[in-house]
Amino acid sequence: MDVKTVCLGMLDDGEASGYDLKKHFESTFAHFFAAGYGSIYPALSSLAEAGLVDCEEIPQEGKPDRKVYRITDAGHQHLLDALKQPAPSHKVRSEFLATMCFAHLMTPEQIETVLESRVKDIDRYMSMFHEFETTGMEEWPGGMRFVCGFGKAMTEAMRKYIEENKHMLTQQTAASRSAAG
Amino acid sequence: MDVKTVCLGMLDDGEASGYDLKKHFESTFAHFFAAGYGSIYPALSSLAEAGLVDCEEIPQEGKPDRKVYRITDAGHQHLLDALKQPAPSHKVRSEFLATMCFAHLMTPEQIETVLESRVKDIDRYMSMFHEFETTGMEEWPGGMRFVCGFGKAMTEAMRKYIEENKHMLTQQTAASRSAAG
DNA sequence: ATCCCCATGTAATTTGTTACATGATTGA
DNA sequence: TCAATCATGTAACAAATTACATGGGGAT
Repeated sequence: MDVKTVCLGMLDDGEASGYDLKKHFESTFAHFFAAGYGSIYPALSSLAEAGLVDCEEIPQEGKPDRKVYRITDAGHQHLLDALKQPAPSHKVRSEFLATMCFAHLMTPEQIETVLESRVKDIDRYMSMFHEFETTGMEEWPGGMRFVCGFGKAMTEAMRKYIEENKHMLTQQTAASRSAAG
Repeated sequence: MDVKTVCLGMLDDGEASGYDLKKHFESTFAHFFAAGYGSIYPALSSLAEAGLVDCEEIPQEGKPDRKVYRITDAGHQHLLDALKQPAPSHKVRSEFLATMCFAHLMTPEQIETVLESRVKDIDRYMSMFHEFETTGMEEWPGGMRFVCGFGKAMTEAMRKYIEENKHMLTQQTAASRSAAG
């Protein structure tokens, strides 16, 4: 499932512009599927070319025309087919963890800085999830609630693990070695 | 931190061939940093060209020469610099979660299949982590232990969340709607 | 017999990221 | 006055995946 298919899925829920879709990618999808304009606009063009969505251009003054996309029957069918994929992937790519693998080459200050930035990120996600919960998440389809709950659970587990285990990182660091040597 | 830098970090721990590094990517790094030969071999060539690693070719019969790479002083310094990055990323890209967002368009059987494949994946990771713990993880540097513990904690949290919340997915699915309609 | 391990690499393709390019309206 | 929101898109670049290409040795 690539950006194109996710856009198609979002459009199945109702018409939207590329700009609108970007906002979904920044809020409800942010914790597991990133996409910028550089992916979204080409995806929509390609979807339109394939006849999976229709595009209505709405003239506006002082702004580029707003292009509203609507899913077609063929698009809906295509989406249903895409959802038949029996083993969709779930991948983590973490420069953070890669860095922590080499904590013994870092100073305690460097490690602390990295940890702080991670926790800041975690807190941003937590407040995002909190906002979802307090703004009518109850009415979302079960799948979306599952996915957001998933993100929240993972994020909480991450914060808890870091709090409880960061002490492992500052044993035998670059600084502690030079202090000892 | 890209594949090149991670390779450099692995080599800081001791000399190795591309084939050896691949095994690290498949075991200890598997849960957060994927890399195949198509990334590793070009990374090593580029590292050697930049003088960050040395390469010794060991002739072998019936096999391609084994190329053993060793980090240089310049390479070690480069690694130390790379580790100064204060806010390394941690990204999730999940076709699994993207699929689950649209669970209301799927049959309960389809959902069940997807969930099963995810749990199978989780169990593979869990047995991997278990193997680490029973084969001398105690002597690893603190950073590596932190990272593996992190992976284990996340994986456990994921399994727990799925078990406790999958019921959310099968409410109002494609099949339950047609049964009702 | 058959499969896995060892061992290297290239080339084509696919994908996504980042920077560029433009500019009016609205609220603080 | 300044920042954010709205609104689109392209082009260059970076990166990773996949398939291709080769082939002996050892275990079951």
